[in-house]
Amino acid sequence: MVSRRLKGFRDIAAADVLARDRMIVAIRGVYERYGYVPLETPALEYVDCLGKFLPEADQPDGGIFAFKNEDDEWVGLRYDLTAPLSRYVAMNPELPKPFRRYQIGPVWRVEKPGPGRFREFQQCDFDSVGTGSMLADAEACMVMCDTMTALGVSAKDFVVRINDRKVLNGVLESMAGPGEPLPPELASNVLRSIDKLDRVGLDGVKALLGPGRKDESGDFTKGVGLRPAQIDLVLAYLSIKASTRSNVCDELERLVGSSAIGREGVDELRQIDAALNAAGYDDRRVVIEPTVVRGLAYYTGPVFEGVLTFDIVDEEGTKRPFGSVFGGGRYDDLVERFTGQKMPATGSSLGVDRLLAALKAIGKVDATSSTAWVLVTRLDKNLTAHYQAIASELRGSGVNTELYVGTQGIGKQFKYAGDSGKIVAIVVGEDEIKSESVSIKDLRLGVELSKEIGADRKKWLEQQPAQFSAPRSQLTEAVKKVLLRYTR
RNA sequence: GCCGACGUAGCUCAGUUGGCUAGAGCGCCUGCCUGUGGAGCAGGAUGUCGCUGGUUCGAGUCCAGCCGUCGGUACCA
Repeated sequence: MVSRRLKGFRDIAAADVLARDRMIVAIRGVYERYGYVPLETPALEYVDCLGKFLPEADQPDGGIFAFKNEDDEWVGLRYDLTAPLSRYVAMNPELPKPFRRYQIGPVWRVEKPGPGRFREFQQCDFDSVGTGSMLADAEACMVMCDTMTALGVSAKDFVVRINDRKVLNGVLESMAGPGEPLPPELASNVLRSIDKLDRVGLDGVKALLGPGRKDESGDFTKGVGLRPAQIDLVLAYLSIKASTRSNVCDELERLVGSSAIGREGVDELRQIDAALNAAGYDDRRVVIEPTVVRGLAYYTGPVFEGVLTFDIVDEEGTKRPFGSVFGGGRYDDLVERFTGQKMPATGSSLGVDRLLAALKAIGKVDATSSTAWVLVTRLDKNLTAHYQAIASELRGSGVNTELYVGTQGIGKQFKYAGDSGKIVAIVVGEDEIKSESVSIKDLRLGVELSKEIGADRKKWLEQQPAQFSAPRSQLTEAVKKVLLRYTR
């Protein structure tokens, strides 16, 4: 058998699992602070409940992992947590509305994997179903801000950017002109081009909207083929820069002109602005950003994304922006697909894996891979009963403790303790038994001091500066004192 | 999905125009040191040269296909 692993899937070692778990605890804490309740749904769904199905081909859309079950029905791994939520709400009409749930779990997508992009990854979603109030959308922005704060990201490193699909539609409408509606296919191509702004720049978008664009590798992307006047309108829209949310709304209002849908969108943004102001989330933390489009599928109103604003330096030394970790918006038609009844909903999703990668890049996560802080060594294997007693005592007082169950000598045991991330090693031999004491070694202090060992190892061994003796009766107190040096 | 680059010890990489038993640094392991990891010294193992086939007297080196990684592009619910 050859050991191999599916492309885009990964093994996640202790340090990352532990770091991610700590993050999730913080994230749940924020979601629950706002009153969202947890929900779990299956990994597998009928493919038609996932939203994507190619009826003419009688098989699922590429992009989802799918197979036929024993009854010859197409089932697939969920690719997000929103479609299952819609299905759940449709199946449980008695739920009190608004229904506000959060869900944390893996999703699967057949996509080209890249750095920080996988085919299996964790999402942390929170949504409000059953209200069309902009209060819910404004709250989503607040939750995003609070979550990042709880994860130790300072306000200057994170910003929520919002926009409204109705505004975009308004622009498209006024672009088409009276009696000449924009074909839906064309409209979605325009949105797709706008979505590429941060990658290709304003000139790139201009080219994409017109004849097409050739990138540096010589690849040519076919353009949308708009008329120059139409392109200018889109560019004017994208170029809106304003100091405050309300100023942006004024600009947008001017641009959408007489479009009813556009005006409605601006009004929604104004309501969100008002709610945010009342709750104390100012113009620096949540900005209205006309260039935000987001996954073109089912969003019907406000869309938002949470963006890390710092650059990370990759291994080549190249700076690159980290980009969006939170994404969401309003999807008023999704539940209706199941029930036929109007059921407005809005919410947002956090990509924990991406965020973890970002926090690692700025050194905001400690990379410990151990769960025990103390190793009880076995100097004299005949004294194992004593060692077990010591380990039990420490565990009983809440100190995570590992008893060395290997077979090697004391030197190797210290190396193991250090390599496996322990903070303290306990040594007891005949001497300690006689004097009713324990020897406690601060492994990290040892590492520090060892930088100055020099050539005189003999002296080092005699002095053992990182080690001290404590009465056996004060074992726990002494150990805890050392642990406190490293605040965990 | 499409285009391109790359693929040699665990890691970072050398490896001449095809030519003897494939190298360095770091890391790892062992000993000096059977009550002490981190210093020093001495030693040791690193490996299907991505895989498969082809050209050749001979392939890490040349050719083809495949796999993988990276970059660009498309898609991204």
